[in-house]
Amino acid sequence: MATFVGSYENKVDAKGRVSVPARFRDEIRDQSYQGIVVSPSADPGAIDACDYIRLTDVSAGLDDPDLYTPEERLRAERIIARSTLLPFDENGRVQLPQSLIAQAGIEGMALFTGIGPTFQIWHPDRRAAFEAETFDRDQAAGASLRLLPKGKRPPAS
Amino acid sequence: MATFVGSYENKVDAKGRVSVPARFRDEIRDQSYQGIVVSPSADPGAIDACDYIRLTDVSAGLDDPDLYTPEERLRAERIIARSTLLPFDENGRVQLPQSLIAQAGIEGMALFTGIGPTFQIWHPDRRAAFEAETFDRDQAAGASLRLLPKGKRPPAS
DNA sequence: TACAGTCCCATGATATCCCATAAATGCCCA
DNA sequence: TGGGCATTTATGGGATATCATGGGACTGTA
Repeated sequence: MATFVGSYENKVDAKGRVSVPARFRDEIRDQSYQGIVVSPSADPGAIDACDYIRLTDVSAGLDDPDLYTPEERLRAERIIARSTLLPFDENGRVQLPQSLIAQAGIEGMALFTGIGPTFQIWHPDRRAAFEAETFDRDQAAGASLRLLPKGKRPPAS
Repeated sequence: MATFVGSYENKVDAKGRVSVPARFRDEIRDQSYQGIVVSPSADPGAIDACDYIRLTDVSAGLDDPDLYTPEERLRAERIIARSTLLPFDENGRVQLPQSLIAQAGIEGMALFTGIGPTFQIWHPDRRAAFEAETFDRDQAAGASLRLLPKGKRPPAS
């Protein structure tokens, strides 16, 4: 599975084009669809994004009655309905839809933020505000690279 | 799992490159991604670092609703967002991002400090200050290699 | 005709690759 | 046990490739 790591700030040009960070494109290099999928985010000032495989995985899951609860199913369907496929051009750029740019308040610069299996595209200032707000709290909570999920933590004995 | 032990001081050159200690590279030799992951540390004057496998473990856990509490999940996402992948060059060096160098106040020399499953990269002077500060406390507490975790201690009999 | 979306090529900055060297380490054999 | 040889490391610097970005030309559509 693709893993998107780190933050990269790129310019949005007059035509609405942005370079997808090379590190992110590397994660998608071997896939059949050379591009990304974007959809509106719950975070104000952001766009949600992922690779095409993730979208087809969600889609395929809808055909199995057991994989989603009814509520999850509706949510998945809405996400698919609002998603847009953005193919890479020859230089690894995509063209962001005006509606999403407007919704996220993005202009001039776009901050790609990897969050593991997916990533987001932020208005840099809004992301900075978000980071400033949470950084100290994370530190106080001892958040670090030591934070493994339950299944990966070493056994108690 | 990789285990990083000991401290090594290496030079940071004009291009921002540093050799990762050979002992640390040995721990990563068999992994698919030949490089390390760095992120800002809670310790002022330091950078947190680990191998790529650890990051993918954190990342993959995000897709399972049961492995993290909601707060842990958000924290894990932010850690991934702040992390950077640094591939080894042919000589086992990495290029430290300017932002992290500035944040940790590193210049000239970098001290790699193994702390078990992860390691840190310190400004040597700041590490020395940190050591001096904590040494007396450790002595008072009788800290030594005798300190086994609870699960590994011999039964009370 | 206007407009938006593609495709193509150009360019400067940056990161990566490659080779060279000196020091440190480990190894072998007497 | 110790000396000497061979590897591995850490480091420096130049050459090369990649990346992000800009802009022109072409195409189909309203």
